[in-house]
Amino acid sequence: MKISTRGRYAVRVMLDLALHDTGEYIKVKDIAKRQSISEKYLEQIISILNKAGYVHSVRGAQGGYRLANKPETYTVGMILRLTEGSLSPVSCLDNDPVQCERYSICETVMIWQRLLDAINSVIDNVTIQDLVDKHNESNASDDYVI
Amino acid sequence: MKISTRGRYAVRVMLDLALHDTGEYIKVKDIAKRQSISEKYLEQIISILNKAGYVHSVRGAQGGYRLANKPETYTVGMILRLTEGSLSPVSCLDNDPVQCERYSICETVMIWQRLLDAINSVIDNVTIQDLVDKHNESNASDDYVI
DNA sequence: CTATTTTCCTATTGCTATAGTATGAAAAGC
DNA sequence: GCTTTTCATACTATAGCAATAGGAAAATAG
Repeated sequence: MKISTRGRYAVRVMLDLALHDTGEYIKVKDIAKRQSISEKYLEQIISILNKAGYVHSVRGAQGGYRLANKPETYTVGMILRLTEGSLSPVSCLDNDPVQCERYSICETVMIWQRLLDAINSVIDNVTIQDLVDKHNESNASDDYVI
Repeated sequence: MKISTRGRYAVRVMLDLALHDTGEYIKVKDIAKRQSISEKYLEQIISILNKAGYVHSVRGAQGGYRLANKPETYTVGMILRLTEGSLSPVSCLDNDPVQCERYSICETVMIWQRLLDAINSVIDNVTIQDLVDKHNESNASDDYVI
């Protein structure tokens, strides 16, 4: 039941882009350095975000990435579902409607359904902007560091 | 973020034992047949439950397993944590207290902490007896089938 | 026009966990 | 002593994760 690095890194990338949004495009190299993540691996992850239109890219020198939309429009749930796939704890819930013919008599499916609902209600109610705010709270003094 | 078959099967085994509790010991072979699970694989799973004292075993002919305690004393959370290990979505929360020195400034850990709390609050509030009740509701007519 | 920077694309690799299968020993009952 | 059952352990196949690697394509700088 672990979230993979792909999903976690994707959230950190989006947060990093939000925190360093100066209007200019941000290079993978810079994000990788700040986040201590392999540059090449990060390329693959950000490419997923790019294909989904979550970030906007520019190639070539002085190129890079920036958020396609405002930080408050991205929930952690969106990002995790994009990069991790379904967050359902069992695959039988991945199809809508559920295909399994035992569904109506399955005693355990209600647990997994409740679990999925609980998971979604957490991650769909945290946006990248919330993380930015959290960052600014705990690191407010950073602004004054020379 | 999937729960493995080991954890899911363990829950089904406990439910199966609860549903077929006639006072006699129940063979792995019978559970395996009813649940459509490989006998040998089930042996390994039930062995975990046995070592933890969740079930009681008797060897030899006419041997088998039964629940060590009443169905209402087993939560799904107990069973999943036993068989799956920690259900924390990130490993940094597996240590108590958290070891990571970035903990206090980590913007994302609050998401994972909330997620873990949400997961726990679901699975710790469903007992095997709840699943028995659910079964009896949806299959009440079974009692009258010849 | 060329060199550099950066994204973009895809192949490969090492590792680990899962989901079993297989073999047989030990205990208990008939 | 034979059969039934749990108990213990070794093995295997597959898949996904977490990268690493190599280079093509696009854009800019000079």
